[in-house]
Amino acid sequence: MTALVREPIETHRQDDDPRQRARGRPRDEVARKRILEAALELVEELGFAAITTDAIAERAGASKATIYRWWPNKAAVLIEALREAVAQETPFPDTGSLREDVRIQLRDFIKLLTGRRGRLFKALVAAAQNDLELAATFRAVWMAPRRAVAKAGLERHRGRELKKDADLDLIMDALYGPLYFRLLAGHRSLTEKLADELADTVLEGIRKR
Amino acid sequence: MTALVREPIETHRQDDDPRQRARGRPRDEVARKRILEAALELVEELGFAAITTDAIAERAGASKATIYRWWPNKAAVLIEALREAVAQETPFPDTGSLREDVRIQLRDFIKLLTGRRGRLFKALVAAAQNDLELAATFRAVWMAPRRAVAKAGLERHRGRELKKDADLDLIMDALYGPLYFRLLAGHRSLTEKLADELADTVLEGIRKR
DNA sequence: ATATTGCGAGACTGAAAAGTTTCGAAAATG
DNA sequence: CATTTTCGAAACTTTTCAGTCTCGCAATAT
Repeated sequence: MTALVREPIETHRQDDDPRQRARGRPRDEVARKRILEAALELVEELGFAAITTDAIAERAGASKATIYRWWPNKAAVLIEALREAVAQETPFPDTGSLREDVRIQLRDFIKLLTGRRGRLFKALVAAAQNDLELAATFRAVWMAPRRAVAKAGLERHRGRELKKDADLDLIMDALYGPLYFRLLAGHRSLTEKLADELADTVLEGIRKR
Repeated sequence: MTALVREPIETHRQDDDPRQRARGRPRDEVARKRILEAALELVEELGFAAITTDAIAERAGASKATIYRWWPNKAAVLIEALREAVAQETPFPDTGSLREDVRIQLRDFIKLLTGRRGRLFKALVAAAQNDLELAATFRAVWMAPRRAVAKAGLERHRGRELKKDADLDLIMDALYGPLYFRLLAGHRSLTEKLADELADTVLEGIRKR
């Protein structure tokens, strides 16, 4: 399961250079999309570990040979599928009010986690515990950009509603950590009420006085 | 991996009834301990998924036949190992001060997570995402009793340092969630400083005013 | 002593799944 | 049309591992 991701086989690249096209039949982009989509669906349904390349191929209506023609191994397919799936994020709101910004953001995030994507994240975080490469990808593709956006969103309020010396990393962990916690441990459900109360509790502790 | 845990085969029970002992050679309790210990070590080293019964047997200096003599399948061994490993908890302190109680508790917990046991928890939470039985065991054996103790510890302060209508489940998630989050996502490290700042932030939001 | 049960060692079976190869058809270029 | 490359289908190889079985020896009861 753990494996190096070799860069896509150079010999057959043929994307964005129409004047010098390769000889034979070109790569089927529709099939590529179908394979990634199938992989994604299967992760959401079964988790990372339970997926087989046969299942991906069957659902995509593709051949295993096609999969291994373009990806070096199964993990590479899943990682690319993840990368594309996670591309569209929920932006951090900007209402002018810190409390409102955070409430909206937490509610949106809960909506994400309780939907189709929630299963993806569970599967992903789980698999990342046994796969260093996957863990790195998860942090790079999901955590880092998302936290950067949230950090900038909070930064706007520093010195105003927020203490001047507030530790934004701590705050983000205090806000998002409990949501991931409930998602993964499953001891309580993720509700909008949680979002609001959590926002109020944490913000009360760090507001400017 | 997923399987019912049949109750230990009744026919060969022979624990606490010395006057009516079974006929043949008695079960080797030392071997039992070695098997559970080996399973635990392997979980901590490799994670739940990567373990083989052969590896457990080899490390324990036992025979696979012995393992399957007493446990119906691999998962049952791991679950029993977990159950015994988790038996000794860190009690919730009682210093009289809410702030101190929480600080100490969080520091202890971080110490637990950054030690040998941290790996066990990572592996466990990960595996639980794909195994309903394991998830249930984790909640029953670890989460539930631990949360009950913490809840009682907090309850002592209700109406005094704590708001009368404080939602203790929310508070516990706000306190522990960020720690599990960092453990599993690995974006930041678990430090004592985190424990203290987190305690202060959350408690400030819920203290009696 | 004899019967019974547990033990470790290791061979064995069967299933699952990763990755490879073969095949004939399809889609492109020259 | 000839050549090249991809495609889906499916057979195939190989590895890994769960779980079973057999053997000869050890430990206990009667």
